[in-house]
Amino acid sequence: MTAKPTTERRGAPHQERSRETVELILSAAAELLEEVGFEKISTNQICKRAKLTPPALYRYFPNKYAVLKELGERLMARQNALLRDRPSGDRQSESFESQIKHLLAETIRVTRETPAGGWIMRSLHATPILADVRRRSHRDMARLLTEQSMPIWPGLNANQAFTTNRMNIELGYALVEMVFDEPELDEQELIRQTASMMAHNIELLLGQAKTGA
Amino acid sequence: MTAKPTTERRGAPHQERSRETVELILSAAAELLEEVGFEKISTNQICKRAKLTPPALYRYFPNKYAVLKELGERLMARQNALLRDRPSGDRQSESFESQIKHLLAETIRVTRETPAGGWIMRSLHATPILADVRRRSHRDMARLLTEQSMPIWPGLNANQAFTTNRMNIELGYALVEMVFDEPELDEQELIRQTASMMAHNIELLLGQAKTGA
DNA sequence: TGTACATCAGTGAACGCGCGTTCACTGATGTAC
DNA sequence: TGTACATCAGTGAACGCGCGTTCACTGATGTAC
Repeated sequence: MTAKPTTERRGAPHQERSRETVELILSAAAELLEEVGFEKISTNQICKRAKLTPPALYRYFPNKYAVLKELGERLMARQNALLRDRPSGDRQSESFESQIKHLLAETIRVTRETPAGGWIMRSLHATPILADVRRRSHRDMARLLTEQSMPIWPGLNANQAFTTNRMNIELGYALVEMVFDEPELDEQELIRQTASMMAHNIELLLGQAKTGA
Repeated sequence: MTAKPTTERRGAPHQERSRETVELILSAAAELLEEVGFEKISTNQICKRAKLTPPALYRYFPNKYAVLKELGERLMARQNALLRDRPSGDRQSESFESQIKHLLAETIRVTRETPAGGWIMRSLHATPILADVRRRSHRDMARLLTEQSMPIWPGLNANQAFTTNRMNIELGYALVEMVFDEPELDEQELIRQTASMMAHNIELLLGQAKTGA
């Protein structure tokens, strides 16, 4: 209603053409992010790369950060989909640890396949708007995991479970960033360690549930 | 020798006065970082806040990022000092986990006491120069820990130990950032979980050492 | 202890540049009858 | 199927602004004799 400053995407695209333009802008932004990094990217450059003029960008995005926000939200949506759509029967028999290992590897793969994935991950710390995208996403996922596990493990304290899940998610993202920042480290070994720590943290929580701590 | 673009601090301060000026610049930068965040900070603003003119800043710092780099290096130096100067006799008797818990709490305290500590932590992801400061620091600390433990635990594989220590350090920093970003979470509980996971990871490593894996 | 000189520390004022953003518009697509 | 009109998508050109940085300088401090 009011014209508050926002980073929401602008008016609904009515024609197919305009949806293509939005994609053009986003891929140009990703390319540039990869090339010049977060602090040097500019709307003028994005438009040039997308072979558009600046007002075209401002038709769909209210400002520069809205573009980066959309990139961030798309990456996190793809990552979160892995968590949300875990195979329920398929891997049910496996241990926690091996399920987690699989999930971490998939998350890294998806991030790698996403143009500028590593840079988007880094950017999500840098500015309050983007940090907020990250925070909300992590919170939502922790909540989802908690809701999923409450009926399965009776006696579980919802608050404790949330904190454990939130911690594990943060650890997972720290792993993904580290894999991008330190390519010379042994990726498989890092995944193994992370999965083992996360599983350990969950066992800790379930132990508390049993003893009713 | 050559005049490569660099972020090294400039020429030695010969007079007491100039050392004070450097400190003035750094505290003004920290204040601004706290107020406007990483992406909006500027040299002109820093100078205004420090009640100096821009050329005074450029006498001591070759460019804008050198100022932020110095802030980053000082914070990490203070954090790393905690690791480096661990009491050797004092807490020797305690479990790994409780030693780590203590160290994590101290690291958070030091970061909190440092002006703009939270923002400095976030900024250390955002730009290649700063990411590099972070990476080097983490690597050095992982190396130090590895060197410290090699003589104590015979049969330890130096490579595996390094990777474990590197992972633990990353986890520790993720915790510190999370404490700043999510103040409504239970800090003590997060510290407990992190310490438990790190201890678990070390036990894993020591287990491998014994079986000679 | 005083003075002449060298070095150091900081100023005043401005530079060119690219930034984010907008105005007034033209051409393309869709809709009604 | 054709035409008149409304809406949508994107252009051309420019705006004011604050950025990072530098030039030529003045005043303050230290040094030699």
